[in-house]
Amino acid sequence: MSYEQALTALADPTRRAVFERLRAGPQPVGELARHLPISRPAVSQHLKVLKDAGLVTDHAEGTRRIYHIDPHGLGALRRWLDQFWDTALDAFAAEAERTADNP
Amino acid sequence: MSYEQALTALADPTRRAVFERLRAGPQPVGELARHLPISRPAVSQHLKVLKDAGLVTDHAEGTRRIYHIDPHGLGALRRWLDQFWDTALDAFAAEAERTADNP
DNA sequence: ACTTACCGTAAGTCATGTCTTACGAACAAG
DNA sequence: CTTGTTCGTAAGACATGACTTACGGTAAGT
Repeated sequence: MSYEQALTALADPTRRAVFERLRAGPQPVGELARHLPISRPAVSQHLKVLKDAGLVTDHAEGTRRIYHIDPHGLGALRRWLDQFWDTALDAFAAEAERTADNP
Repeated sequence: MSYEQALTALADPTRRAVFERLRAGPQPVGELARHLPISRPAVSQHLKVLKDAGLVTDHAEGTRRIYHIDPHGLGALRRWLDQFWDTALDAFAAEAERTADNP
């Protein structure tokens, strides 16, 4: 739910691959693991981290659990990034102007 | 320069603290280290990672090096996130509609 | 009821990365 | 030219985390 968790969750390449695979739509765990070079339990562990970070959600469907992207975590990350982006640009513009004053 | 590097760079809490300290404006390494619970070489190593990710830039000023935020890395991260955000919302809306069709 | 499929968790191994201290280089001042 | 800052890099210790195999639990099918 916090942007810190989202950042640490999306840092790992394999976990990012799991996450990006969900862009194609909701998928069960086995389907995800079949197209990845890691074991199925590893996928489950990654999904747990992504879930705790608010990046994915799951619901049961028979014996399988369907995972899909949760906008909450993405939103938190986006808000932080936008806020950072604004202040960074302001500082950048101010610094450019200050440098122009003292050539 | 790539969003992958930006994500892995911003994942570490200490490195994120270094990065966020630069929001206040350009600062030399020693100034950053003075307000952080780690040694000065550690700060240098973090700055190297941030620099390779395109998140900061530096320029010499006498014997010290002034670091400031570089919009490039932030921009790459933002583009990826926005693109992801759009497709995620589309998939979310489509899934909601599909679920509404099959109650 | 029994079997099969699908999944999460626990325990253990192993690699990755973060921190420290020690050292050397570049620049300013005296 | 010597001294004092400021900083980056190298080497090593240490913690964190990612992966595997093994196990138990739940639901569907026969």
